[in-house]
Amino acid sequence: MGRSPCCEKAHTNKGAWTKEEDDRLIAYIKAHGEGCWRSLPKAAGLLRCGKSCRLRWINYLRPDLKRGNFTEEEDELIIKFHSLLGNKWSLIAGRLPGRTDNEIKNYWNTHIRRKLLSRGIDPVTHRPINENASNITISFEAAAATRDDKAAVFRREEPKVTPEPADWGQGKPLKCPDLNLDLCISLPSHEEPVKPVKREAGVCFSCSLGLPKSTECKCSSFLGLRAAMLDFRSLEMK
DNA sequence: AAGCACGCCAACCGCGGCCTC
DNA sequence: GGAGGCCGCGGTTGGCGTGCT
Repeated sequence: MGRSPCCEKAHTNKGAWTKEEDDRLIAYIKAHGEGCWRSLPKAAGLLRCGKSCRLRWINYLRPDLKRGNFTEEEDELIIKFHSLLGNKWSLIAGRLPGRTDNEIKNYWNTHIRRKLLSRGIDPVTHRPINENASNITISFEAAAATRDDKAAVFRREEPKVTPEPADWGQGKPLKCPDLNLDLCISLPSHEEPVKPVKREAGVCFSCSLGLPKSTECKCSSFLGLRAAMLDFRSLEMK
């Protein structure tokens, strides 16, 4: 048996949203909160499918959205997080307050991809184009320090020992307190498939990396650290 | 001024994962 | 345990705006 359609397509509007539809959606969510997207359109008097409502709210109507151009800092953050996480736009968006996954995805495809290509960097692998290294350390220090589009520094190095999480922030200064990550990408240390972190776990990226809590951090504790650490166990931090 | 090409971005689509029964 | 429902994610599409010829 196939999946039932998410909505009755014959009776739903598609395409651009009108001002009236936006107003209805905003008013409904203000009154009742987010959630129950499937039933929301009917309850709000909208001829839209729930997914469409959710997308419209998350990507456009949410009051905490930051509209406008991306800053250089945001550019570099996106590049860093993409090198860590790949096309996990929602995770990347979670680290950029006021930005949505869709916005970042679009921005990546239209701007940053080209920017990296002009630097001679493969936007998929974050390695220099035409280089087939097997174990390359990616340093963003140069890229972050120089805003004049100089290429990020890539170099071959011997594998490094990952510091024990228990050592992080205990006496030793953190190597990456401001997420100025200096990353070494290598093969996972075992063959088990890496399970993604459950979003419901509610552990932010800073906490998952064992970093000091950021101001926007809403994590209630560090209890999720262990599980989240496992998620990034294939990524070693120097 | 008109036609075309290209870039941008909002929105759609299909799939996978989680949850409930 | 598995079937069905819902939510969220990532890839893709299509319309609009802008610049170029």
